Amino acid sequence: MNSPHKSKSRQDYLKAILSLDLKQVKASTSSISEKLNTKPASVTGMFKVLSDLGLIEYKPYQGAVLTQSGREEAISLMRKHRLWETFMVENLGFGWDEVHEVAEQLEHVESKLLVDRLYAYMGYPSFDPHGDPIPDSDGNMIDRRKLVQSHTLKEGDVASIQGVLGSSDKFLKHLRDLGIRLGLVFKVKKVFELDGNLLVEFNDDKGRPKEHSWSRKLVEKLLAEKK
Amino acid sequence: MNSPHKSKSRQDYLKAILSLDLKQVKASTSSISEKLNTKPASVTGMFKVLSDLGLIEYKPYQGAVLTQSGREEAISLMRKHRLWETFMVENLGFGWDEVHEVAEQLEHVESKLLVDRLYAYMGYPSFDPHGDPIPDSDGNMIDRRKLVQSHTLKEGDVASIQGVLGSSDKFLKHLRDLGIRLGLVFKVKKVFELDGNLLVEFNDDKGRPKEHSWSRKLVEKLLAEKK
DNA sequence: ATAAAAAATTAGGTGCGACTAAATTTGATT
DNA sequence: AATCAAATTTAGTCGCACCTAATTTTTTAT
Repeated sequence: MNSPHKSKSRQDYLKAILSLDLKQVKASTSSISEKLNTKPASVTGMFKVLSDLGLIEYKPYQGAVLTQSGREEAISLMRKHRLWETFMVENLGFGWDEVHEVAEQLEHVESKLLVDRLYAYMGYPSFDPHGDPIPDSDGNMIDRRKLVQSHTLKEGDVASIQGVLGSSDKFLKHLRDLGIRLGLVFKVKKVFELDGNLLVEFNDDKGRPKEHSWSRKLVEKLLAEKK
Repeated sequence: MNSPHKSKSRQDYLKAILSLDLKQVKASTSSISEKLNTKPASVTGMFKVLSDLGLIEYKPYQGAVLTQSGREEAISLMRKHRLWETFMVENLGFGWDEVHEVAEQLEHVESKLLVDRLYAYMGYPSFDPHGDPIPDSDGNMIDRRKLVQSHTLKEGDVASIQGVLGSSDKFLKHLRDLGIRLGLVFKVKKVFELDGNLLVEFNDDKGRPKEHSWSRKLVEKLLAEKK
């Protein structure tokens, strides 16, 4: 709802700071200048601007830390970047390694409605083609570290579906047909060594217990959180 | 393949000049400044830049005329604008009146591959949601003035399909199912006054003569060129 | 603890694309 | 043909985001 921030440059700085922050690296002038292909002196100048706008905390020689509002903006950019990448790969047939540059441009398009519609159009994907989590419209994202691809589960494990890798139309329809949805809690009854299939038990959308066999190919794409 | 043009500003000028040109209006500094919300003096400055870049012909006090290369660039921008508008309306469910501002941003994204993939993804639409023609990747577009919505045809008329209004998945699939494709030549055998349906005759993709009845709702969306 | 090295900041400039105000050219009117 | 109004161009600034060079602060090593 705020807005005097907008400018490709400023947004790039916020993104760069966030990306270091996520790697637990301090946002120093030199680290940022390296990421953005600018010079440290330029970064100092921009830090002052961003600080005046309330987007970062900045004390000379101390590096920058995102404020609440700066972080929101940065996460929104990351969300847009990852959504567009996903769209290009899943819907337009690009390779996962071909989409970064274009997404860098698309992420600067300002329209909350556009990204929300795109998000819905793609079936609310949780991860981008690189496996990185896509924040939802409130900025929350799944912590990938807590999740495992379901084929790593063992007999007796209980887990819940938290995301899927890939979001093509056919794949999502397939999941719906199988009754697999976000949050679904299931128990691994048996792992078939031969083909890697999983025999699982869960309650369907009407609460009735079901037993299904999920293929190895399928479960590799299901990200689950162990209970 | 050329490229030292790029800059949102310069592109906006080229687009503005093209849009006046298409309306047979001279691109004077005042007319352009009005379109772009700048001042005439700024336009003079930009005309010099564009002229030095070989994108326009410009003699002081004479206004600007696009060169071949300037025109190509402008048409490419128009193509992107109209494609994105179409995508937003047909795929994302926007209203035709909600998409202009966002398309103004999207059209500046540089990636020929992206627009070509998007174009294919949408089924090579010929017209945007406003009914304006979408140039193909070579910059050619259908001259809307030569086309009529097929429901205006009379008994005995022979015409060819040159475009369709609307490009939703379902609509395009419907057309394919009916054997209606771009370039299809057909003859109107009868117009049913009651419901506006058309009885038409044409050769199917295997060259066999067919007689079909097309609904009024359908033929309103078929743009045809009378023979 | 101090000197040397590394990092960050300040100071002063540049190009782009906008602006205002003043001067010039065009072209419309009588 | 001379005048006057409208359109255009010129001249000179400004803000943004970058730069280099010089200076200051912090960190590292002896």
